[in-house]
Amino acid sequence: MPETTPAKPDTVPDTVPDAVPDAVPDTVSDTVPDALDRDLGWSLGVVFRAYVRIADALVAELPGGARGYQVLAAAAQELPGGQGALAQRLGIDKTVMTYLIDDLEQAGLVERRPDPADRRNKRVLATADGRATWTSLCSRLEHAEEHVLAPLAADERDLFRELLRKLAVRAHTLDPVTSACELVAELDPAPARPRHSARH
Amino acid sequence: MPETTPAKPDTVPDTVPDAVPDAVPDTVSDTVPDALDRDLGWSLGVVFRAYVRIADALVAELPGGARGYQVLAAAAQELPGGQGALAQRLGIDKTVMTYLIDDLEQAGLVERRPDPADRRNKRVLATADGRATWTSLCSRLEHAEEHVLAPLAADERDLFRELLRKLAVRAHTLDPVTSACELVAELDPAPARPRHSARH
DNA sequence: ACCATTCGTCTGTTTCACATATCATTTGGC
DNA sequence: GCCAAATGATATGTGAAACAGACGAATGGT
Repeated sequence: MPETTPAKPDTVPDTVPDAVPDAVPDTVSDTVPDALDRDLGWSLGVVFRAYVRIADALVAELPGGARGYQVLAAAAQELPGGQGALAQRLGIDKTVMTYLIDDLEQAGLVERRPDPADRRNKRVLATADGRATWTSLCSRLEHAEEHVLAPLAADERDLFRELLRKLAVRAHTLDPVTSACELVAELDPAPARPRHSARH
Repeated sequence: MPETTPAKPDTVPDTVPDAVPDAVPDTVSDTVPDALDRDLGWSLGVVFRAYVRIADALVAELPGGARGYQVLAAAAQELPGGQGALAQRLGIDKTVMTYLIDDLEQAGLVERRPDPADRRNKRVLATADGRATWTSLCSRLEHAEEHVLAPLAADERDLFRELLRKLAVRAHTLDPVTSACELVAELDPAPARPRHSARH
């Protein structure tokens, strides 16, 4: 599928007129007008930010916001592994995880307990309060999810969930930087010059 | 769909044994083991981060990374509106957009031009170099997209793109904080107390 | 001509990611 | 058993970015 002709730039003529077609309404966000919505990165970013915003608003009373919720959820479900593993799984930094757990622990929702098997590891367990808070927040978060998925029909929602889950699980297993490097090497031939400041 | 019984916590018993089931392999990311992958937020985050990582690696020579690419793409497509509108559309801050365009302009890829209709607005147009760079980068980014979508079948990929695009367009039109507030108000009844340090 | 508004920019503040260093604990070699 | 290497968590410092606020420039309405 390495097509040499990209699909997007066909909407802009090769010779660009200096006169801009500015008869369009100056107010943006009337109805996402044109061409950017074909970009997967843009769509992902918009949906992700929308979800994070709603989720943060819903769990605002929690120390870490949406991230704190995820940590709490992991703690309540007693996921294996120490907090380093948790950090990797949630995609946040090791050192940030420390402060995140500090806040949750100070709020009495989770507690650190050294793993009896390997006392270097500190398991993150939810207290009774933490589990209660989690179950209560859980339903709210489901509302957030449904709200984000609202523009889809019911069957589309389930389908989207499943497809996204598949992507996430797969992407998460090979999350390390490997994939990016191999992809760069794959199409290294002739990226065709932004000859200014080529900093490889 | 507001089910009062959340789907997730059924995997954890109500009375949590102090002994943790730690016979599991301590190494994480063997095969995303259990329960977190039902969370839409987690999936979105993982996929989004995976895409950003790959995209950033592919357009690393561009001043702003993946964001710089999006700005360049918008400039090359001559999207209407000033840079403020651009910032809103791309989901980045007004002031960050200033520095982002500064870098791209210094690299000779875009240029600011006051809108003849409203000279407060500064349109962001791509130079000839910018358009060439964009078309070249465009194909690379398509590879990134396909790489992220690789675990899906071809028809699933198209379907996912379409569903995600629908979500993004819808979420972007009502992006302002409105939706979060109305949702909070909607289920305000009884969020059930994390009574520690409620910092709203 | 005046005033409110909008846009871009600039300034500080805060947060977070990232790398680095340190300490405790475990593991493996001897 | 003992010492070196490795690993997990934490502390520290740096830099980037989000966010809020203020300012000047330019516009539109009255």
